[in-house]
Amino acid sequence: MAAARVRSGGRPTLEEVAARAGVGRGTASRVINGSPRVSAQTREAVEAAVAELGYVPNRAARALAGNRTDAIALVVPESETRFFAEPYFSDIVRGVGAALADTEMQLLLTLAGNDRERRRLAQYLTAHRVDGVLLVSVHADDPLPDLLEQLGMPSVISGRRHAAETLPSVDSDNFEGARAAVDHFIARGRRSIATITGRLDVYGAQRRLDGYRKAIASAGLDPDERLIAPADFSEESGARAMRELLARRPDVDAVFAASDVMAAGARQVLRESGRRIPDDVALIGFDDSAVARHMDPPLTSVRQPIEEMGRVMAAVLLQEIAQHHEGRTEERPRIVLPTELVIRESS
Amino acid sequence: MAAARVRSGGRPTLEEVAARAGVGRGTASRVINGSPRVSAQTREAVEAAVAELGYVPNRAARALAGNRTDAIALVVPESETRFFAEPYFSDIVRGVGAALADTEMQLLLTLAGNDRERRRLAQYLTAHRVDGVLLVSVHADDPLPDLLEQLGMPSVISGRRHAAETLPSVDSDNFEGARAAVDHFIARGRRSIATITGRLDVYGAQRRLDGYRKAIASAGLDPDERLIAPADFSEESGARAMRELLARRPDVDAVFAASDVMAAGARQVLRESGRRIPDDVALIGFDDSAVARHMDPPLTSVRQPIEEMGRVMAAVLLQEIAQHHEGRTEERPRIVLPTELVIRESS
DNA sequence: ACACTTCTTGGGAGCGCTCCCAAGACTACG
DNA sequence: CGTAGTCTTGGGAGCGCTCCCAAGAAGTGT
Repeated sequence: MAAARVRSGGRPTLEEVAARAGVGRGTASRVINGSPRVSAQTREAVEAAVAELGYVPNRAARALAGNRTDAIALVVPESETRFFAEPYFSDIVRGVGAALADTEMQLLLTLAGNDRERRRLAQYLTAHRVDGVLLVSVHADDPLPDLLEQLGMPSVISGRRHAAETLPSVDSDNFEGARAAVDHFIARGRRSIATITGRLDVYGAQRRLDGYRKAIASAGLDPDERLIAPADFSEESGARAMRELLARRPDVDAVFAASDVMAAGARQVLRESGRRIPDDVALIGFDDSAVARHMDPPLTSVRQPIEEMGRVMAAVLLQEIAQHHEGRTEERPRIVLPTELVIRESS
Repeated sequence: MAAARVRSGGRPTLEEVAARAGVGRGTASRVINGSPRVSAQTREAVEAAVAELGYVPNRAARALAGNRTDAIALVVPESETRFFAEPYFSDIVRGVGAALADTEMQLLLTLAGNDRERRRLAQYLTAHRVDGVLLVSVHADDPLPDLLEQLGMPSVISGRRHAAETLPSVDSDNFEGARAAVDHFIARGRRSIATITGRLDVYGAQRRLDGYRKAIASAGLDPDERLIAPADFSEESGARAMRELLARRPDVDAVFAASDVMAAGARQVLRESGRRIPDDVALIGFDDSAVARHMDPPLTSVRQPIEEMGRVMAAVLLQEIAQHHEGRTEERPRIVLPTELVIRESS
């Protein structure tokens, strides 16, 4: 009979469940939404009906009536190929997925290209499309975060745009990660320690440079600016930076690159210059990506807990959404997760 | 005034747009949905009103009234870490995203764990949640594809479950890819050509083995079964397989691994055994992943057009959905995209 | 036994849109 | 100039659910 109904066209509605359980629509709704104001007996009857009919609430109707969507968006800048190249993306998604697993919340994936597109996106996201937004890999002058904030859309950002980030954020400890890398060099007796930075308009890259400087200063080493070579996260830029470094300070005996990919570029140049790793020059990267594990020699690297970042971002967002519904506005969580130096043979 | 309305709580509704344009709700709807049965003049008026009010249709209402969702789901087995390790996932997503970019279609990401969960998932997906489903990395005995098929949910599968796949599918040419790799060995004078296979319950892995066999046979080489070592796509299994190969046929002078990661494992073992690559043993992988590019020496590998697979999958799905709405059922597209041998220094 | 609370419960109203019917405006043709 | 289309157009009905009010049931205190 239940089968007959399913077959006969539509899926069962709340009304049908209620009829089957011999209660009113309102009561059935209460049971399904876990309201406490229902007698145990009634609850059982409704639950039985739900099971028999294989009832699943219609999301659209819920969204329309309840003015919410039970969906959040993960906004990813598709332009950032660098972002996709790393397992970063998959790990974030896995973390977010895990946090959402036993929720009714759906995950919407949005690839936003240029800034114009992102501006339009804000419109769409707020047009009752999602309850909240996860922003990933945002650059300093991205218009989207501010737009979302103005529009009152609960959002969480991975990393930060700058030191005074206003949105709730989840970041890894870039500063301490970099510092740990350089401290490791120092502990092993390296003295001419260089760094290859990422794009410094990315806050995380700046923090890595800060960590490098701090470690150098703390150790009382000579903070030579010629040991700092700017790059842009790409392999090629890493190679170029390494060449500059070698030209300016041929005595360099350690290099901290702000990404594994740049470290790979540097390694190439070091090898071409006849230097051995780690004997002549020690090398450390950042990200602990597949590239690090498979490099020759395997690359020491600073690991970020990406999957956990995803999980925490989702958790924070769910909380923001709940507060938003209740009209409250608490403090903006600004979470920093620890990094870890994974020591391999390059250092 | 428009601003006042927006500020005053809700976003503008169709009704408001209609009022502003001085037309009826039905007419406004027609304009917004691009119906041709509207006079040019009216169309303009409505479009102006839409622009002025910044109107964006309410998805939930649309879905409820129109009995569709304008959303598709990308179902990913989260268990398959192997899947996530590769850039595979990101590339598929990028391709799907590109195909959906100028559509109203939303992309839902669903991480489905075990089979029980996937069974439940079928329920949810069909409960008016999405218009179609993209299945990625499906193993032979996954219950989900059949469930979706029974429930009449438009679906597209990446790869195939077996030769007689019934769902619309988009696959890369594993057979020809493998064959090209082995032909390349043969052209360079290799004679004792081994292969390390993936899990043979994965159709693609089987096809790669078939391609290997075919190439060996076509060249009139001796098809020695001892040159075939089964593995499971993991690096460790690749290393193990390589050891077996070396033990059985120490004269092996070429190895085709069915994945880059397994090739990495094999490389390790070859190096430990004192063999040089490619001088003593040539090596080819599959996937053309970051691992291949950064291996030492850089690994020759068979490239699959992953991003394009994503794009094509989405396109096929959109078509299936359209047919579904019109009640038609055409042929099930079964698309195979070409692979490409990317020659580097390992062969 | 009576007046009050407190629990449960049913069901109307309404969320914003699409579908579709019927009516009005026009055009064409005999 | 009338009649039969053909275009446009307005707006009722209804999608399935949540919210909320009012009413009935049950329990409390005196």
